[in-house]
Amino acid sequence: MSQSSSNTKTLVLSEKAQIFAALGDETRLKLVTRLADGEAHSITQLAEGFPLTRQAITKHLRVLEGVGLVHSVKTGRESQFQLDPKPMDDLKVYIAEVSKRWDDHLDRLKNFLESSD
Amino acid sequence: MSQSSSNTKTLVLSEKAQIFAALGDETRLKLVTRLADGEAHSITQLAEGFPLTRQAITKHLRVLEGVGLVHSVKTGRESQFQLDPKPMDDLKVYIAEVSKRWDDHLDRLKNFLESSD
DNA sequence: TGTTTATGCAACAAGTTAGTTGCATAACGA
DNA sequence: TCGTTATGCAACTAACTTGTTGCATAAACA
Repeated sequence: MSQSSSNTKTLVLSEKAQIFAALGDETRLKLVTRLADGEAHSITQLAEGFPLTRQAITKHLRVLEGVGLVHSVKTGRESQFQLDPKPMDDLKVYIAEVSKRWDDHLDRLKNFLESSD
Repeated sequence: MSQSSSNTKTLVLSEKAQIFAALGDETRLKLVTRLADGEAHSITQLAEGFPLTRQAITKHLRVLEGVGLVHSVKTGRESQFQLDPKPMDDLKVYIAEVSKRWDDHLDRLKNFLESSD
């Protein structure tokens, strides 16, 4: 099984960068925030309140879909989008790892300073 | 005190998007990962191992610096860069909020299904 | 069936990003 | 002081991103 096709293994760095990049746009971050209610929303619904065309919102949704942050189900003539929180959890794990290494560094520094008293 | 100058208040969405965007590049994510050791590194040190020029790495470091993910201290002729984990913690908080709302949705769904047994 | 509503697709423009090269400056060290 | 090392600044290019408009399609519905 390849790393990228697994749902449990650690993502490679480039995949994490893509998820970060997908969230690195204010419009997309607002869409994610709105979809965090857990409900499915149509494109027209999601586009309401943005000073952008429906097509622009569609493009943003496709970017989010591309990294697995949302998925869409077509019901009749509507595309219902829903959040998939898994990629955000992967980012949380990455951030936690970086924070841990940083904290370990602070501990080493603290021990060094205490041992030289 | 304005929201953006505070060190404790919640960031506005556009600031979060900028931090996500800063991490949304594989080269910058590698730099952050390398700097997670807590040590300060010069630009030349950080550029080693990348198939890029020193100037390209410098630009990436300035992007990270722009959102507060790193800071540099000039010692002699060297610029020493060091990680600042605070912005990543802000992202962790954002992700946790989205996850919580998502979990609340699942709970409501579960309760609804159980009540209709 | 004819109209309205929801979406998809494609082409285009403008702005941003990521990278390069060339040159300048300034600190180290023999 | 002179050569080497570390960095900064500016101009330029290529590619990508973000947004638009116009048109096509397909479902809902009176």
